[in-house]
Amino acid sequence: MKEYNFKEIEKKWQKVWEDTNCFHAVTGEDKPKYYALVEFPYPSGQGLHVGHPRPYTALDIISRKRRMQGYNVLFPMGFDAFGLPTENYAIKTGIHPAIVTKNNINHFKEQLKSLGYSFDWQREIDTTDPSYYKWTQWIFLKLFEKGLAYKEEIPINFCTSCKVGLANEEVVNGVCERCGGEVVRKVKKQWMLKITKYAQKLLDDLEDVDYIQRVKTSQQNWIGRSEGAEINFPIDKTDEHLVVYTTRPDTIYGATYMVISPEHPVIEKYKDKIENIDEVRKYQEEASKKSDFERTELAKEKTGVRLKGLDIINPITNDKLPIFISDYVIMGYGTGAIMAVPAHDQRDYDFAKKFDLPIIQVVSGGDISTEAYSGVGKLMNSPLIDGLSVDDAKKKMTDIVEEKGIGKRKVNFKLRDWVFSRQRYWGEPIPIIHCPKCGYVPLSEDELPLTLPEVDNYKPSDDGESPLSNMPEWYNVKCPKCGMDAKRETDTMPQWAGSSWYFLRYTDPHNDKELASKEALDYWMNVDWYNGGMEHTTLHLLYSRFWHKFLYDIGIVNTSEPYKKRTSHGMILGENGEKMSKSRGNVVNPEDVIDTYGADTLRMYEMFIGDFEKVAPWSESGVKGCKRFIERVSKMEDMLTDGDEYRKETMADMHRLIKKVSDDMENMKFNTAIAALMKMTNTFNNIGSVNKAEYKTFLILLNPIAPHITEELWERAGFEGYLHDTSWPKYDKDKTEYTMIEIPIQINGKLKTKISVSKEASEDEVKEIVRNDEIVQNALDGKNVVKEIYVNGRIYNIVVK
RNA sequence: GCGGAUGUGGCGGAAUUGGCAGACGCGCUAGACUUAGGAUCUAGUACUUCGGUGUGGGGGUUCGACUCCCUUCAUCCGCACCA
Repeated sequence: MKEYNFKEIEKKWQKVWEDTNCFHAVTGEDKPKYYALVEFPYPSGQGLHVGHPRPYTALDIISRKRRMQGYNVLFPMGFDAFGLPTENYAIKTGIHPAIVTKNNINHFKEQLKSLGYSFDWQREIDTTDPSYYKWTQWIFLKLFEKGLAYKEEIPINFCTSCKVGLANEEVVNGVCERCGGEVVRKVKKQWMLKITKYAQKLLDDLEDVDYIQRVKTSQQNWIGRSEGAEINFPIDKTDEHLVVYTTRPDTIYGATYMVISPEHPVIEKYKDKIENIDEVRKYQEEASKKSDFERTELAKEKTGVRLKGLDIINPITNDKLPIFISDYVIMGYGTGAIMAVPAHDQRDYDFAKKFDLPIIQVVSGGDISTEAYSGVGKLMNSPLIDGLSVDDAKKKMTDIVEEKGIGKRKVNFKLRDWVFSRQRYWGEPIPIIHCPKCGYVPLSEDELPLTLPEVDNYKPSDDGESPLSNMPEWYNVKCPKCGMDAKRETDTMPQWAGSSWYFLRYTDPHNDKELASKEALDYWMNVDWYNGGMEHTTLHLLYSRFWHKFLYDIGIVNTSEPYKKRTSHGMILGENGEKMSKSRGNVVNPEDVIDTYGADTLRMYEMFIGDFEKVAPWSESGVKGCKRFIERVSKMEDMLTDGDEYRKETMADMHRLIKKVSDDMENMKFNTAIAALMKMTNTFNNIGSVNKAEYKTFLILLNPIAPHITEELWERAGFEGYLHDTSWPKYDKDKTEYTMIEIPIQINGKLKTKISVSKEASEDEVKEIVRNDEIVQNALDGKNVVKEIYVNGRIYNIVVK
């Protein structure tokens, strides 16, 4: 046996794979295709995180297995390189983001290659490359053309001291993450994408895809479809009304006041009638400083102001009700106005208690002297619908409202349109020109890509505009339509843009005529298996499904859903069980692990660490355990004997092992697949030998997990060809069974003993053996047998009294 | 507040989906080899008063429950108070 020199072995095989180009996927090959996809990384300055290899290794295992199963496999990798950290680094150091990106990508690539992944590097993409973002811009133009991109006034977070627009992530406890300065919300006209137009489709089509349940559930909740009614409430002493949206029209008799959001336009309209307008203005100003999330966090204590002098009429009861503004109602959902039913909504209840407003119970049940009751029951105190169930009352009241012409049925979605503008440099420029006469004029396709100009300074302008707005020589252009002086859009796209269609580009990454050829798209799409983090299940997944559906509608792709199957992995935590971070000092660098233990060990450990879908803390000694196992495997060659078939004593175990490892890999139970392989090694060691047939199968099964050492051992054993060219072993179901089986014997469900019988033994034979068993006889002594249950080959339970 | 999860030895985790709880690995203990061991090998390792008891707690269904039902507690993650 040779010493396990992983450095030499891993370098050697990585070179072989690169030189033979064996993982390159050829479009159109006459084999079944398989498209495996992992989320491409953001190439940060810190290099690869120990969390990256978890999903990458998992799908590398699937890809390697599929190739051995005879598939033409596409397993690509690229870089999602636009984004905040690179830009902030550029602001700090003055180094161009493109240079930083290039260096980071090179570092990442080197690290990824040292892990021995079977990526097709000829298909590498980089979202910041103009030849890539040309097509991101092209898709935007199509969206604009079809009316799905529009401009609207939306508040942004603005740091008053850095004078920079901030992402939600950069606002910590209401202040700027970097300088601690005050953050206000500043209203700005921004590009929006009409994802809401696809809300119903995005929801419905979840039926047809194979996503793990919790991913589907979060998408459904995020889209948040609800059925209810819009009801008009007349404003007292005017000809106008306010529209409220409610999912509980049945509770309208319990409405005792109305709440509108502080931004509601009605306030401005009737400012002369509102007696306490100064107080209202003050509340509006305070609310405007808070983000929606802060409003949530600070919502423990309800706040609000009554609009004095302005009242509302309940259109069913004709009661006059007060109007309040409160920040627990937001403009972005429904109509920004609610009818408050304190008896049956906890938020309204809290508010009513604080402002001493009446609480009228209209649905029976609960105890409204202590809290709101939102359960079902019979309607009460509601003349038109008394005695009905909640469901029936909802229908009836909606019908009444529609008949009276004071409202209508309405389906609402939580999903909001996608804010697509960023006041930043390091993103795709939005290819639109603002002409004072013609409005928003799109660039023509042949002017794409619209590339980012060189700027002196990556800092936004003092009023929070993009750095591009400091460059008149770039933004001053003539209108393509009328030739008048016009300006380019200076906002750029969000990081989400490039990642919303990248899986399409992999199919044909060097095409300069189309985003990808029809041939390539037809051959490779859909993605057969897409794995990514839970943190992307709402935004990225929804955005990319939306773009894909749009591209389907305009005939670019021929599938309405991009991903056939979506799975998710758990995060890797630090050794102390906390999230890995520099400030906690618990970061593990994959480069160090590879250097000390080798890539095969790192790959195996990350698969062995625990349930793939759950979070798992890092453990250095766990890594060592995997290294020991690989060393034991590399010693197996010392006990290698001849033999073209499995031996009698290993037959069932071998067939079981093939089944176990194959099934477990498909079900992402990599940890138990590895455990089974470890157990098999222990069996060989106990026997003291392994024959060639067994060794071959064992190496193939282990290969996707630890590709380097297995290729090496395959070669050393003198087996033919490369291991990655062999085919995946098959098992024979009949041969997975042992001839003798053990049956546990229980008395009253408690295990007493076990008996060993032939697998063909009949129930009577088993019964005979059980009755003659000494332990059983002793345990039954003086007791009354009530019942005996025998589950064939599984268990024997005797019930006694 | 809303939404999604998770609770099993000293630790990471298994359990054919209602049928032997603790596979596999780590750690620990003892022994072997060794100049040495933080290398390797072998054996043991849930608790126990040796009757039993054990899957966060309490109740239930069942011949049988980590698994199903009710209830309760704790922890983690996400968020746009979603009416």
